[in-house]
Amino acid sequence: MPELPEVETVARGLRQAILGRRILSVTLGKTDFIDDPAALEQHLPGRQIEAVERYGKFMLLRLSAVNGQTPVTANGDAAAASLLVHLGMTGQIAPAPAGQPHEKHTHVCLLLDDGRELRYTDARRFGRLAYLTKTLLAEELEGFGADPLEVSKDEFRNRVCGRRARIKALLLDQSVLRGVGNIYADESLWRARIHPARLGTKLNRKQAETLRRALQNILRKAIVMRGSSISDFLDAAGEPGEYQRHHRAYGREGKKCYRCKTVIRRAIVAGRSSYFCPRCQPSPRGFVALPVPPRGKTRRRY
DNA sequence: CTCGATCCCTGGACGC
DNA sequence: TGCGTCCAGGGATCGA
Repeated sequence: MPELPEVETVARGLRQAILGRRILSVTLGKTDFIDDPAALEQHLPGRQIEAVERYGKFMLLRLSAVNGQTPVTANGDAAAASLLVHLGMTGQIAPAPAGQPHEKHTHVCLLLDDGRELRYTDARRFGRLAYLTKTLLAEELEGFGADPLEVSKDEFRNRVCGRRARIKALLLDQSVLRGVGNIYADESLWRARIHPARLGTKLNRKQAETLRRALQNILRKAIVMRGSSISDFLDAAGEPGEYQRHHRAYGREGKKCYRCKTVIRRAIVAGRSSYFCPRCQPSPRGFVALPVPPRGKTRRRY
């Protein structure tokens, strides 16, 4: 569940920890989540990590051209390139002393020039790693939607209000907005008092703007709190985030709404568990939530 | 265009 | 204690 705030937290941690380091060698474990494992082994050694950026839920490790290999070959082999990192559900990336035992599910180790290794671990391997030249990176990133932290009032409305899809599906759609996932979609809809199953076309201008502001406020706050640690999210320093303590809807089925004390319900919307207050977030006609779970049996999630 | 279903994968919760 | 089952979910893909 690393979403925008969690990925931003990891990116900031990496920036502190590994900027300027040179990659000396690459060790791979399971590689079925890597686009082209051989390309990592062939192209990463010798390059310096010059920047760490976030793009939606992706991290981009900007890599220097290979030392002393100018001019660049025709296919761009030695030119500046990037390592694209997606944490999927359970991905973690963090530096560790090279001698330290590996965590379980460690699949990639990049030996750095200061005696540490940058390690990627991912139990479920829903993440993704790819070595990308400038051209391939540009292709990869086209088609993503607006940055939710930067999107303007008008652009947000244009991207949402013209669509017949459910608002929850639109918030999760990375070609509409890049970086929003299940947690922050539900949290922003609760705050904006909009039901997740409402259709984009049914939102008026005021509601769209309320939702945009709710989303931005929540994302900013969550970044300050270093993200939400549910299940096993840890940042690049191995520390959990704190924003899960501020969740108002997500994971709170059967508990009382912080605003009106009505019991929070759960429904499957856009294929995902969606948590909402049936009073604050009135449902569209004919919408059916899942039955209220028996008392004392609220789903444990942390 | 939008939908749901299915797959990928593992760990943890839960029922018996 | 142990075993089977279900569920979590980002994203790709496919058929309706």
